Amino acid sequence: MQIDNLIPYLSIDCVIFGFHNNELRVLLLRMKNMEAWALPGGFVDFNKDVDEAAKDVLHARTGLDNIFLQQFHVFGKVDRNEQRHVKELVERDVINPELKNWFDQRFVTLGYYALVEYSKVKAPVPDYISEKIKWCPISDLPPLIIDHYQILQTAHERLKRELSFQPIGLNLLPEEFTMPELQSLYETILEKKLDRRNFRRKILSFDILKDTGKKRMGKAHKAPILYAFDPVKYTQALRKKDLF
Amino acid sequence: MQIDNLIPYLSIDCVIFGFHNNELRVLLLRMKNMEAWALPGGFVDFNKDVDEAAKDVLHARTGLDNIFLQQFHVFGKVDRNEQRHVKELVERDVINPELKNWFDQRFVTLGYYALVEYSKVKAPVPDYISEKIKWCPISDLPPLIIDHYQILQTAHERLKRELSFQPIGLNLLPEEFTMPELQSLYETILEKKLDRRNFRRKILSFDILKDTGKKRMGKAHKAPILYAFDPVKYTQALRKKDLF
DNA sequence: TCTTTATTGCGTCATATTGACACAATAATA
DNA sequence: TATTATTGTGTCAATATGACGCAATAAAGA
Repeated sequence: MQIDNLIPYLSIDCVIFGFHNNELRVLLLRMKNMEAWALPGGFVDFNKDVDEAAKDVLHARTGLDNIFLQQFHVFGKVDRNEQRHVKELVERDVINPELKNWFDQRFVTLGYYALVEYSKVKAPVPDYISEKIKWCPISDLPPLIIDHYQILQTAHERLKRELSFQPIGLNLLPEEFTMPELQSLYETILEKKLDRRNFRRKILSFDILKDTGKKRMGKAHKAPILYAFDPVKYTQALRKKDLF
Repeated sequence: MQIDNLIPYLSIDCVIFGFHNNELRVLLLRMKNMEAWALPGGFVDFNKDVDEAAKDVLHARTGLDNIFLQQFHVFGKVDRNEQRHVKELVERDVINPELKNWFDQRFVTLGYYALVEYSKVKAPVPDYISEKIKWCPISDLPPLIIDHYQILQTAHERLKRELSFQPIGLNLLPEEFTMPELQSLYETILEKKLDRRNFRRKILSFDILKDTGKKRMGKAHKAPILYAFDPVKYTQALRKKDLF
């Protein structure tokens, strides 16, 4: 790891959301030789915009480009670092002692969240500091380092809120999907059940879906229609449901 | 100015909103010996949480504490600094040449916005770099340095959006106010006219106002009721107007 | 082949919310 | 005392929402 060109005291953490088996999941890294997990993160090169740096983190772990990625909060408490973590990392030979000073710094971290299509991420890639990487359901998270649990929760809150302004799904679902699948995504993010028929009515009223003419066959019941997002209308559809 | 204890490459800019004469205004500083204006800003001490640092900036300029203050965006483009500005500042004796290096840095700036009660800010205080400070209507802004105009616009967008989730007004209006005054605040922020009677109905339905029993006298027409916010209900009132 | 099963697509109805107004009440002023 | 300007209150139609019923249908079982 080359640290010469990095802005010190500043880091990036990405909450990468995916949707699989009716569960909202996030990509987590397991630290080498340790029990704790962490959000994929990185640093900002002096010659890179911070948003670019965040894209790089996302790309490095998922191989994906052109993904919905948004900053959502800055975590900047003085004591958010845990020195004992760094000490352990050095002791366990995870990081080079020369890097101890770098990791011992106070970091102000920029929180980004991304929505990615689970199936498009072939094999999530670990980095020098982590031994493996995994999609974890947000309903069943392992222990996370320092304040990463809080970062994750804040990202989820933000995602919920974003549903009121923007359609969600284009980056989380495969190209074609059924109405029940879309509903399941919404229910998972919002953590509540929705009425099947009312959901359909509302989503269709947004006019962002197109009927592909196909159906998903294979189950012992009426085959649901396969829809796809209309990319133009989808991006235009800022939900204008104002309070005033 | 003491820079030894500041986190380098990181700055804070505050968009401080006030409301006066039916106009939404922001506090701007004029740079010494220059035409350009700037948002009040500052840096983060190594021993301070970033949110604390933002509070300090707000306090230094307005004398106010316990004010609605929220981070809203990070501006981190590589080229957002303008070196020529710094050069000019040095040439015009505004900043000490020793500080040139400090100001020549690339800065990633954390955007905060604050809502303050105009009348409570006695005399906005300039700093070492600025000669005067002024409340400017957002509809009539002077030229601003670097990307401060964009920062300001982004803050305004965010404030509009926030209206959908939170009641606004507690920090922007005086203790007692009339319904038309509150409506005017909303209209100003949202930049659109609202129906007088429908606005009243909706605001009252939130149940965050209490009738003070008094009226605002002095005008040649029916005297409007003076209301005050019920602080408990106000803070509880997260608007639960969900889309789903 | 005919029924059963599970789940989808479509529709209805009562209720709540919103948008667009009318009109009477009233504090200062002429 | 009448006029003026603006406020408080109410109405009504249009729209949106929440809670359902029911027929349609793909696969599995009899």
